Amino acid sequence: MARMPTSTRARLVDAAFALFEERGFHETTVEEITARAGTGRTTFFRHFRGKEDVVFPDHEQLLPRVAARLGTATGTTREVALREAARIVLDHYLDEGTTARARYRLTRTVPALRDRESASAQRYLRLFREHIATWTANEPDGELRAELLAAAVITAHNHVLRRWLREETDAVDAEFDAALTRALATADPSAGASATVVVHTSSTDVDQVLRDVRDALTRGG
Amino acid sequence: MARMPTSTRARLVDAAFALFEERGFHETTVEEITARAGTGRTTFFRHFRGKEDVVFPDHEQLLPRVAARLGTATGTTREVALREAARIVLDHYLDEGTTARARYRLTRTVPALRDRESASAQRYLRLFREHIATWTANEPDGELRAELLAAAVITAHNHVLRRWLREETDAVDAEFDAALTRALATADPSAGASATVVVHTSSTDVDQVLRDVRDALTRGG
DNA sequence: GTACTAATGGTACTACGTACCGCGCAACGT
DNA sequence: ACGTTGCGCGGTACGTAGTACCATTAGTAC
Repeated sequence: MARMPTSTRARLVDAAFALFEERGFHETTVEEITARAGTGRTTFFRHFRGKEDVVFPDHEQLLPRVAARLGTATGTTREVALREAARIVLDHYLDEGTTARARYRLTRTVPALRDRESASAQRYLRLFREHIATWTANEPDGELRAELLAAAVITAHNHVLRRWLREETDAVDAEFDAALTRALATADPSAGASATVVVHTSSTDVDQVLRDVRDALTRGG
Repeated sequence: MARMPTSTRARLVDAAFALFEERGFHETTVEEITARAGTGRTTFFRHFRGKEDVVFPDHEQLLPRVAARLGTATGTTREVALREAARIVLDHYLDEGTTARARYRLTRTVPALRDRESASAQRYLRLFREHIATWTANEPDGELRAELLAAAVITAHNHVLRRWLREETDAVDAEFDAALTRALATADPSAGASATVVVHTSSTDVDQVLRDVRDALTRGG
């Protein structure tokens, strides 16, 4: 090894990932990690709260950035805010590159790490939900609609992210835009009108649509 | 088996909940739980895989029941299957009654338990997603649409469940139906129909709705 | 009585995570 | 040059979760 241009923290991360892939997560002890990194055991717990945290290093720094972006949304720019806030998270993974894919392999393998990732994803969901809920506070069913929209955005993000992690796509930008468009279109019925109509058809036969509408309305009430 | 007014397992659960609420989760040791339950420490780990599992006792039995209900869905009955599958989970919590609310209080307080609940919720999400994905396999963007629909169903379920847990409602049945309707309507563009209409209004002024529809359609097309 | 099974209790062990103490070292001010 | 302060690191000891293994008891069949 070189004469360590890398920081202690980086050496611990590298050692941990290497050992986790070689021997497995549970089969690797913290002492083995620190031995390979050339540090003491105490140092490990100074840099990471626990053995699992070494796999998810910096999500705590990401949440406030996402919150900040969501906080700047004003009336007409909310959809853009949702897109860009989700983009912050996606870009973070893209920047990590190899590390993100290594983490993905681990989380697919180790149940404890999978649960951990679910928990952190839930924090993003909660963050989005709370912001959106402030926008929909005075609408009917505002809470539920906020939760549905937040879930749709997070789901679309995760969908594209997973495809990138599995190397199933290279057109990340296009797929992200398309997925977010679908999520926003389906889950955000732009309230305010006395009626919100979502038309899922490629036909332009307005009369047929109106007949369907009248049938649906008169049948229901 | 000693003669018992309550089973060993039930005594352990009761002791654990009591101590967790008295002293907190992390401040309670397994030894204290077993002491109050009048058993040995080993017995605890025979009944529960870990200290956290005593709070979530029987989710493992619920998943296959939900899977079975989803498996019986056939073409036209898919929406009903989704509703009833989610209902299985909701009914399970309702049957637990006080226990479910006690668990909710704990999960709101203890981060470790909150994460644990997020992880088990993710398993339900995954289960729904995989079943729905088999239905939408040959549709464009089938994967993404399956994920969005699954997320919407789970979100609607969780919304009503949380409201019941917080004792914010007594009309669980009505709210569940309404929430699921909204989730299915927004996230499932039931392909094939010439138009799907979602009306978000309490007014019964059909003519006004139709004017809105015509305006929206002629403006867009 | 003997043999088998199931549930329990006890003991010992590994490893995570924490508390606490001490060391080395660089950056100061005087 | 000399202390002082702060920071990062290493070491030791400890509590506790979770596992492995063995001993014990009670019920059951023969």
